[in-house]
Amino acid sequence: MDKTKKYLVTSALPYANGALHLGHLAGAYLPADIYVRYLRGMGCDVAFICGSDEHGAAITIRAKKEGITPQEIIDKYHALNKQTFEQLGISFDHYDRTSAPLHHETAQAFFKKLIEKGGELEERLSEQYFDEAFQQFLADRYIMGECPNCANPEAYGDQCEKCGATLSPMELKNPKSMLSGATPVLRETSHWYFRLDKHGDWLRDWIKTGVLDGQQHHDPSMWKNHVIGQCLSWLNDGEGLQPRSITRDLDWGIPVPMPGAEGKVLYVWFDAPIGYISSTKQWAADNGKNWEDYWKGDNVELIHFIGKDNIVFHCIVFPAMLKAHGDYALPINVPANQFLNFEGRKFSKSKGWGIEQHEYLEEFANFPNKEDALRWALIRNMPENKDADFKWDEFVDFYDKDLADNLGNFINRVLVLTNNYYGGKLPEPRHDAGNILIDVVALNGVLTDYKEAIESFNFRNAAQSLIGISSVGNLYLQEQKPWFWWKENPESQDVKNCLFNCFQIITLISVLCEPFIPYTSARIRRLLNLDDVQSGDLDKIFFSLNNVRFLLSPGHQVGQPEILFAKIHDRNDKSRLEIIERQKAKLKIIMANEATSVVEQPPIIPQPSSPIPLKEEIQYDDFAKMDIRTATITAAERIPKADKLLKLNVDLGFEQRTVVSGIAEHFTPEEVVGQRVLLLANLAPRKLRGVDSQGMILMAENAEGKLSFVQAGEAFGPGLGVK
RNA sequence: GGCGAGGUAGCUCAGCUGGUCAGAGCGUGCGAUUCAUAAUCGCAAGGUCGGGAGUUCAAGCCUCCCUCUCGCUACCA
Repeated sequence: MDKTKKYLVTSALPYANGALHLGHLAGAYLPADIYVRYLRGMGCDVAFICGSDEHGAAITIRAKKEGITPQEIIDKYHALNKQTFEQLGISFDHYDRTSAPLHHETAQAFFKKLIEKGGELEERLSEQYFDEAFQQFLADRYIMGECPNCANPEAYGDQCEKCGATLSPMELKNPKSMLSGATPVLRETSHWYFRLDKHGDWLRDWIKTGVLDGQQHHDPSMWKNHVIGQCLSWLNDGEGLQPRSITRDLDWGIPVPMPGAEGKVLYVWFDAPIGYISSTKQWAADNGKNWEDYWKGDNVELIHFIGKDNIVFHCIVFPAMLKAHGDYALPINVPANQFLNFEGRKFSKSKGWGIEQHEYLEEFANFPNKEDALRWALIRNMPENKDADFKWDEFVDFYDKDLADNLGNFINRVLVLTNNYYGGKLPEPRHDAGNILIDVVALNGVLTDYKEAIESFNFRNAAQSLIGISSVGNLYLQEQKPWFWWKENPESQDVKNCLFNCFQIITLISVLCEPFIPYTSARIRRLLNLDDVQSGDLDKIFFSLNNVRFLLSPGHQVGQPEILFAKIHDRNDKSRLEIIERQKAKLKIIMANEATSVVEQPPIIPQPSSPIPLKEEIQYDDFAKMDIRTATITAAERIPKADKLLKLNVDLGFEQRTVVSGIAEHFTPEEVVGQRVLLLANLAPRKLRGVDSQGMILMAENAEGKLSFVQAGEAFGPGLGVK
């Protein structure tokens, strides 16, 4: 933490074709918000920047499916996400969108700068699918076909959503244009590529040692292990970095600012991170700042908060872009979080597993302090260094134990006593203030933990130390037992000192808790009759403590006690518990449905979301060309260095064949031997992993991707024809 | 198969460059207390630090092998 620096903190730009779930929040937005609020508290100059990522084919395709315009989609989700963040207290200084004209200009200027500079971009000719009916080239996502991996007939040109494989359009079987439905043809087109391959060497040094252009740019020991590990894994990959295509044929996005580039836009991955820059520009323009102060020069501390799926992009690709451009500062840290699971499984929108941010706000509408309750649960179990699991039971525990029993109860105890004894006025402590504050200053160990934890992005530790402070308060009360001495002597100076000191601790807590639970901070401040926490207050508090100054003065009037956190496990009021129970019940229903669907519909009738469309019509001759034979597997072994492949010996009755089959994930060699199968016997041989495969075993596949052998009746031996 | 990150008390996790590193929180048991939201405070529980071997005077912390989990990646006619 350095007050002379300009901090620019970003959270990953959410893609504006859907809502965000709690995992996103815990991964990239909440940690950034905590960090930023802390920096503000310490009086640092910080800009917290984010915005919607609104380009890309996924949005246009979705629009087409739903019969609406891309603009309608992005407007909807931009508004939803922006508003939800606000409600949860994610305190962006500016939340922009990549459809903004300023962003288009900025991204185009970035591209042109790279062109002018030379050597960073190159134009390449390649063959791409072209839809003749619509007279346009097809973006990867506009091509659908059969996945070569799992035979899903609805794989996209860039990815199969069923098996998750990364694909290229050329790999698809039976490609179809999503525009016309026709089979596209190959035509030559040109695209621009970013020469990422030229940046590998300095990137490796930069990541490993933190040295950039011969100067120490950052301290690599401050980076998370898994971040550095993953980057080096990429950089040291045998192939090295490859040039990356940065333009696409699409009508939704930022036009490529080059003559003859009609119909081409910047690939969304290229324009999106530039959104950090354009969003900063807009913020600066709106607030009388100079945006360049936050992006250029040695005085910039750029920090990207992201999820681990974004590590390579933010640590390798974007820095390479920035360096290639030349004007910009590189990130000082990329504290990526891992993934948050939900009750033991991955979040899955299609299965209804998990809860989205806005859903939470809706379903917890009647839950007091819902924003901080959620923030706290996510912080206490944040996936900082390894995947974590969100559980409702833990949500309850963290809320009841930490916030209600420990923190809230401490404040309540002190307020009750003070109102009873002194009419809510802070009593006058003994005059040797130095002695009195010793108790508070003794917290210094905890305070140091708090600062160090936040500055090293260990927010769950920092949260623990916050609770540690109210624990100190509870312990102090317990030991001083002012209620006991008051009964002995209502004028007891010890009682006055004790409660006076307790208010010093509460004031401290009101400031320290602000990064984590800002709504609660404001409520505590109100109880204390103080204004909300302001920029720089954290710094002032530390200064006061170090110089043994009061945080709250004698005679100060505080408010009536008020329950800050009504416990969820409350024997008089089950309403909060019921909200939780409803959530848990929803999950049980999902699990029950899954269980019954397995039991009640035994083996057959797998209902694919949409039936597999029939392939193109063929003639008998086409079929007759295939020589399918009954056969028996006589031996099987795994192929080394391949997870999916088995090498099979197949008996055709009149000859033996060797066949390589991608079934190793479904069957062990042992259970496959003796299996009677159908073999496509006249398929041209092909080498797989160095083994000659002479034919192909026919398999049936169900909706879950499970495989089953196809065979003739028991009495039918090997070598028989199939027609 | 390759690469990366992990496998530490019932649960969730801390443990920096090897020598008070065997810890914290929660749960559990016992005790104290009554100002408070059936809250608080204290004490206790003995986990071969995934398994095995090695380096060292000394190893969760270094090396090698094995194993499990997660992620990326290769093979998939």
